[in-house]
Amino acid sequence: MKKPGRTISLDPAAVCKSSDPMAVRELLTKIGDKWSIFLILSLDLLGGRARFSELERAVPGISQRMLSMTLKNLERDGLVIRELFPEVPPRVEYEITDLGKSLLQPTQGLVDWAKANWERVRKAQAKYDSE
Amino acid sequence: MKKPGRTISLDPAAVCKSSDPMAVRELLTKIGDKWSIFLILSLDLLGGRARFSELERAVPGISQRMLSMTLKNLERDGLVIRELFPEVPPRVEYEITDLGKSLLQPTQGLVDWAKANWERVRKAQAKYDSE
DNA sequence: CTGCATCCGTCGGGATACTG
DNA sequence: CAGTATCCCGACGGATGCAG
Repeated sequence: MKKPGRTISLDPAAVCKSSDPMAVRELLTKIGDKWSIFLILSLDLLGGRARFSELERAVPGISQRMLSMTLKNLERDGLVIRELFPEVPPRVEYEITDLGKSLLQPTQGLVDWAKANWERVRKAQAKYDSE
Repeated sequence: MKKPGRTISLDPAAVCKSSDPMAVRELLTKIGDKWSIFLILSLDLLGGRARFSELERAVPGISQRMLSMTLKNLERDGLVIRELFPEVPPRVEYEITDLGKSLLQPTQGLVDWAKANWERVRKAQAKYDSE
């Protein structure tokens, strides 16, 4: 699994001053994908632990494929833990880790911002589109 | 507008209903794209105001096409203001709005999280990949 | 200088079918 | 139940060229 993709080099003097921008971008790319946030939030709301089918129901519209893929990525990042119970029928439970929980907090900041300002954004869009 | 705040309900259907998830997702999709965050941060670092070519230099690797497109979207969302000076050669300046600045703050939460925890994520990935 | 237009490769992600 | 395997399409985004 080797995927560099590091074709661009950011100028440390400019953007990199405040932080490591690549990490930020990778993070945003990660949680900015279509389902990650919902799964993290859902897991939290479900008590920090849920099985595959529960998550499937908790996030309407998600396909099995994307649920499986996204969970695998979250597991790889250490944000959730996958536990397989060798039963028949099989049961798999996903649990949010402390690292995952810690991400929940800054995420909440964005959620709050969205709730507080989304109306303004919508209005700005409407105004822009009408001109 | 329905907004039950952060209702802790274990009802799976309520998971995605709390805190208007679509707005959250749209926001994340927006700022989670490849360049928006960098432009917002760069604009801030450049004093809240900069011209096209400055931004192009401030964000190495961005193409003119994406710079133009991203700025247009940010303008449409009311996060930046575009000002055209009818000179020869033409000059265009972009200024971050108050709304844009307000977004900067919750974003900083993610930046801080990335700085604080990215190493852990990397290690989790390395461990996962080695298994 | 500041874009827009066009071409084009890559990739996320949906639909569907199949497996242990 | 909990996935994996394929197919497929549209969106993202880079490179280049043209325009005001």
